[in-house]
Amino acid sequence: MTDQTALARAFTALADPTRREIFERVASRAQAVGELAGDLPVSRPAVSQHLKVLSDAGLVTARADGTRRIYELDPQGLAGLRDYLDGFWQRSLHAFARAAEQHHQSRQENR
Amino acid sequence: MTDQTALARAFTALADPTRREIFERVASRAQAVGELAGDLPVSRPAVSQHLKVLSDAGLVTARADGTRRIYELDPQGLAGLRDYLDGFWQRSLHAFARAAEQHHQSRQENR
DNA sequence: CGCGTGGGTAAGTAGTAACTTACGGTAAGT
DNA sequence: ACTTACCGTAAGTTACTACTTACCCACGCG
Repeated sequence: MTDQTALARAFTALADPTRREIFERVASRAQAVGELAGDLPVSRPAVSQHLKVLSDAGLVTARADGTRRIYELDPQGLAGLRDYLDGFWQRSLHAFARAAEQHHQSRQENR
Repeated sequence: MTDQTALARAFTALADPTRREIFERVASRAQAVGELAGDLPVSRPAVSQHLKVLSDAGLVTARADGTRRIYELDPQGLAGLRDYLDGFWQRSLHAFARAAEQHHQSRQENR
């Protein structure tokens, strides 16, 4: 899983500062669009567009509540990113251990 | 504690497909600039610019070898991203456990 | 010393992304 | 049914980014 396009979408989504701010607010508490827009220095349509990007990236999900749409964190996209980074993390540990070993100076850091 | 600007740089760096490709190649094996450019459909200066972005993000480091510059993976930026995502991961686990606990009796108070 | 190899930087350009205002559409209240 | 609240989409503008070519600097070898 975690195909390349999904990863690209997730990284691209979190690259934008405003979008990352929206993501963090949604993660801390499920919120409606207008609620988010009220606390942010951008217009409501802008927030709506950002939420679409986050949704396409699998980082948030939406549920309807009357005329409002409540957005909340989606663990799926998060797991993809985590797994992806973990792969490199392993490699870096190996490379680092190898380099450290060569200097007779063992330094291990884990989790 | 991985400040905000460092995170932004890391996400921005990995958002671009070409740059992520370069990052992955460097992660798999330490390589020189020309070596990377030879296997990629972009010019050498482009690779150089991408490496600068990755370097500023703390994702790769460079060491000199004669006239060549060997780039390799830097665990530092990787750790920052991992820690950041882990924070949300915890939250998502809690939320998910809470949601699963009460099957579909979920009705949250809003506004 | 020249000369070739290897790379970072400058400047310019095309494409894209983030924002705005304007509009349309659905659900609840009177 | 009319109105109000809430939201997504369309269209247009502006800013940024990824790429190119051209240029310049450092190192190593004959």
